[in-house]
Amino acid sequence: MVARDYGQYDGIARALELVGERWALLIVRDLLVGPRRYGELAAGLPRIPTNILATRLKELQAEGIIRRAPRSRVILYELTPFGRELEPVVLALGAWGTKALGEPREEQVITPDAITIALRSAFRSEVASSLPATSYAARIGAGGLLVRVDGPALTVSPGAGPADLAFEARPGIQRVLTGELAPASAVESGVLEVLDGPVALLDRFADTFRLVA
Amino acid sequence: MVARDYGQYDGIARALELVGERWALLIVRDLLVGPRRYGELAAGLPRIPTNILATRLKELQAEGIIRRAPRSRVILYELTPFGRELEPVVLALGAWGTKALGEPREEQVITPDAITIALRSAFRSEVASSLPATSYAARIGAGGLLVRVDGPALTVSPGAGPADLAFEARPGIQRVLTGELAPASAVESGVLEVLDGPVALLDRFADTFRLVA
DNA sequence: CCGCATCCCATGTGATACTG
DNA sequence: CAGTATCACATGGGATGCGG
Repeated sequence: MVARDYGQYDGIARALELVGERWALLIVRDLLVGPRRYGELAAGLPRIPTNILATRLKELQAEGIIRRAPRSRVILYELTPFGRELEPVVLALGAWGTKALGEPREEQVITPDAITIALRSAFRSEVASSLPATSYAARIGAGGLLVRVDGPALTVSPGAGPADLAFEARPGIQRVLTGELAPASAVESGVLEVLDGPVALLDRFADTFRLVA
Repeated sequence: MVARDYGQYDGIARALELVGERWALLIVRDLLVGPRRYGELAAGLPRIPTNILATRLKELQAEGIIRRAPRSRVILYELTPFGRELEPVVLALGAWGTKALGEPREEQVITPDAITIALRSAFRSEVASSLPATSYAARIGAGGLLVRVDGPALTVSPGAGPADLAFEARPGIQRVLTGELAPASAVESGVLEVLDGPVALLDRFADTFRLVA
């Protein structure tokens, strides 16, 4: 039951002992969006074997990173305050990994929780602060997300709804986030398609959400 | 040879495919300090099996994170620009893990590279900017480090030398970095011992190096 | 020596089936 | 729905070998 340790007295080694095992940080990623049930976690991590999910949940719990929160009949898993402090780590990892994403392969899924965190990672609150409040309805793959930016605050929720700008994002969208691809070019190449609202708001979106070095 | 993938089109998943395997980020940590030889890496990671080190080095190379740099007879490994962009990730991990460090166990080693990165992680350049340039000679375990703070710049080098303040740090020192333990209390409890120079500089040190949430 | 490669065994992981 | 049980397999750990 002892985590396999690295034999070093060091913060990074300790962190890797706690959350360095396979799937652990992806579970944390999804829980950063909000409390989740066992089945919801399994659904957001399609390729995780159920025994591994069960094992990780127990380990993370024993380490004080997550906790079981029984809420009237259903069991929710949620991050502890200590676990929530992993947010900068997860965001930094995502910002770095996004640069190496490339094109999506056929079997790869895109989950709402993953996108939510990606947007949180790319969100530039200083930029948003100086812009008027804006809402975006984004369709990505099968799912829809409602993104609300109000001053320095960001809210992302699954589902549809009225918004200042509705658009569909297709593979290659990450190059808009990295600044590699300008919105205009993205529209031209079919990566972005405006469904409703002024096209100019795409620039605001790309300005608000950009991964910076 | 394909990295075991998570089946997700997501930056975090991609990052974990690239550097999520055991030992990978510790290798990156040491290379963040500077180019290192195979043997130096092995020495800084005492418990890594040599075949794993060799395997990781090849994988990281194939992924464009590190590169072999033959320098007149000796082979050095160094980070590529892409690999160097992992610094925020490593620092964030270290800051988080340091809070869960606890007391060092007998078999745990403390390496100069690990301390160097820990100091870099805790360094508050905005605080340092408003303080006079200061040098510290720290003895930790067997090794000695020379820490120079000059405005917003930080330099850490192994070895000894003249400094404004010389001190010895013992187990529990991480609690000074997390702000859990004030320098005065640390001296009282034997965690810190001033060897040479004005004790007051310890406060400056603790002010300059502090992990913040 | 340094920079690995090989071998063997312990452990972790993945797929599937199954149960309260 | 929320896990456990089982088993085949891949990976990691430790010791050792070996060529330049």
